[in-house]
Amino acid sequence: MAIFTNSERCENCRSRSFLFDLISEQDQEILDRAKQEVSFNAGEIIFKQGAMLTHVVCVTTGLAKIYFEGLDKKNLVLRLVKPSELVGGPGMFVDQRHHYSLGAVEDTRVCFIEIGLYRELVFRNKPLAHEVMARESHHRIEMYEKLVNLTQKQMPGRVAEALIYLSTQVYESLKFQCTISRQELADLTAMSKESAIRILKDLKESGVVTIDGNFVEIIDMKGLEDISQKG
Amino acid sequence: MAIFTNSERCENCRSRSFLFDLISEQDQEILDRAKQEVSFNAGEIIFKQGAMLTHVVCVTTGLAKIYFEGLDKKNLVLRLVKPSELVGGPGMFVDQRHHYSLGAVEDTRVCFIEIGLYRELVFRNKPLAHEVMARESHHRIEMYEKLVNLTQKQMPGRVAEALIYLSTQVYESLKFQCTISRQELADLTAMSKESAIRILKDLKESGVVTIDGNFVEIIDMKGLEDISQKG
DNA sequence: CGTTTACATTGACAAATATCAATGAGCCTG
DNA sequence: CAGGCTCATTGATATTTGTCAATGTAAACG
Repeated sequence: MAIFTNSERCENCRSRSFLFDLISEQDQEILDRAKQEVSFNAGEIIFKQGAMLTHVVCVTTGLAKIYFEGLDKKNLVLRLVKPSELVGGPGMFVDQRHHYSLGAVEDTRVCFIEIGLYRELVFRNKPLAHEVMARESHHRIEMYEKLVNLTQKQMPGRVAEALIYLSTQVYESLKFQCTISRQELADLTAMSKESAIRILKDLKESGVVTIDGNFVEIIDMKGLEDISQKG
Repeated sequence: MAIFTNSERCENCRSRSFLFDLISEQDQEILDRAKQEVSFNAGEIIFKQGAMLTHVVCVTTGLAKIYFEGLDKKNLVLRLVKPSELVGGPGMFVDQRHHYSLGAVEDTRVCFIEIGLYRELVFRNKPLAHEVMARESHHRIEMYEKLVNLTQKQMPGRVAEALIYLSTQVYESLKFQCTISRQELADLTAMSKESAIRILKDLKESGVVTIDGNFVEIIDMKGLEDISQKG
């Protein structure tokens, strides 16, 4: 975990957050100087549930997971985070603590932004405030849908749903290398690792996907959607 | 469903929202004139998932449930809403639609506040904006915990959890008349009605609670918490 | 009163899912 | 290259949970 302070200027960064484009030029300068870029190896924790919330984080390369640590060391993956996405945390306005953990799935770089600065940016720049609100709300809606998926669908529907999520939202291709482990897929769909593996096999045998190790290709998206819908 | 426009002045209303106390006197006047109080019978829908989000709602008497309509007409109760609580909806900043339904559990009165006015109030009054953010965040945190409860705990843990919730957050007493039906308890804990009933019976037989129809008394809160913790 | 209606309860059974244990496969490391 | 590591896979089994059908119960109503 090496620190690369100001390794690059935000304005040249391909993975800069939407945040950057919604603040004044003056604030852009401030942010550029204040950010701290850090790289993490796959598997490392970027911030930990329960710890003090001192920074917000923007992922610049790699892939991270937002996960909740539940009972008996079982984790629930709430969402995967791609480059240019900003991760705040609901504790920011409540108790200054993280209420979920952020972990590197692949080797990942992130920029840390100090919470006081972030808050100022939000309050000084109305377009940013609106955008933050909209994104928070959007995540909340996704959370309701996730709640229903996990509580009302059976395993095949949940795995189908997850594969569609990975394809459309994360890897953005029908054919992708699945960099999350089987355990992480299980944590994303709230089931045991063994069950996740068995369902993947079933989907493969029924011909809607091909799976070879980490390589996944969705052959029949319509069929997969049907399975996802039916629960 | 009779309308009682301005049946009472907000400043005299015992169930007025925190909102009222965080805005300027001038805005208090405006709000007082603009609000629309409506009464609903138990079982009626106050607003419906999918419908246009035109108002926010403050419950003044009774009890309401926020629920998500999922697959096969199965509902998931997200939260119960007591008098003086304000219900917005995450669609407010996204697509102007309701993403969950609000239903009257008991006979319930609510005040409707037009969304345009509400938004103005939030943007004009900074203390209110902060408070809204804090409450939203708080609900989000509760949602994560709910997600873990429902996906990682077995049924006895979930029912124990629900009874504690009802006792501490809703009816605010160790002994209460449970005005939600068995079906609604099942929708709150994501299980079938029959399972909910059986677990209640088990809890009764193991002596941690007494149950007689709708009347519930928590005898052994410690024991109930243990069951809830263990999952 | 009997009847209807909605809600609550119970038991028997089937389905879904987790757990446990064993094995395999790939990859690093001394 | 052998050993040790992690992750993936498989089969057998036990547990959890839902479904279905029947019955009970009590308030509501003509």
